Amino acid sequence: MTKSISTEFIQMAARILKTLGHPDRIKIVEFLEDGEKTVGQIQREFNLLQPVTSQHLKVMYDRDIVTFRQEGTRYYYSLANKFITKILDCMSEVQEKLNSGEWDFNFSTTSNQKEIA
Amino acid sequence: MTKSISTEFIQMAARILKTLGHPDRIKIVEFLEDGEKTVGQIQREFNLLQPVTSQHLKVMYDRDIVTFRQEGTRYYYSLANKFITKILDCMSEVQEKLNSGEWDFNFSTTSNQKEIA
DNA sequence: TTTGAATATAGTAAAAGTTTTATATATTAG
DNA sequence: CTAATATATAAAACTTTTACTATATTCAAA
Repeated sequence: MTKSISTEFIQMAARILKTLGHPDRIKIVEFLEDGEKTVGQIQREFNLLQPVTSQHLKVMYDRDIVTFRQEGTRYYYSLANKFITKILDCMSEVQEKLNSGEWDFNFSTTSNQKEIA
Repeated sequence: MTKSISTEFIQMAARILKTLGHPDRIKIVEFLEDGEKTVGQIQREFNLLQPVTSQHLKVMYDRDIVTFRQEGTRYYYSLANKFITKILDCMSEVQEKLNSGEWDFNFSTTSNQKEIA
């Protein structure tokens, strides 16, 4: 029997993956890898509405993906732990392999291609 | 400017992460890392209802996480691509660091601890 | 050719997540 | 004190998942 991932860890990981499973949030988190950013910076970077930005950040804060420090009226958000960094690393690694042609899985671009086909 | 992850890739990654963001599905995918398995094997391994198992597998099939081959009345499911393997690797790596005490982020176990606190 | 096993599919109600619009709070500048 | 800025919070309308329950399909075997 292989030592497998523990239940509590799976619970935690599921919450994190699920939460990161949103394009805006992946972008935000990737942006934060570069260092802490204010809500306004994030909002402008990706052309998001302010409440949308705040809400993504709140959700990610609640789920231990980001933290923040407040300075006056500004909130500086940053990555909360190294798991997130690892996932980001994992993603860029995969993208590299795809770009270089070393890997090639032809993903459906629409949400349900296989059902339709 | 750092070369960042492309939009299409982000879309794809978001779909995959979101889909993997479910405890059962993480377990299933981890189980499949060991080699192809039938629906029945998966179902029994984790004590899931049959329709639930099938549904998870269908969703993961539609989203390029697993594939299958049919043999008689049995469906053998397996991992669809190396991205999934990478993510699994990433997770076990993180869990190791947590277990060894090298890392320590105290995650909330409930879904909304921070809101309540 | 009926039966049983293995899976898939459909329908549906409840839960969770998302987006938008509106509003509140706090800090700083003047 | 007032206005402007930065951000959070709330409520409503929608959309997507999830979890069940029930039913259909397919193949194999007797």
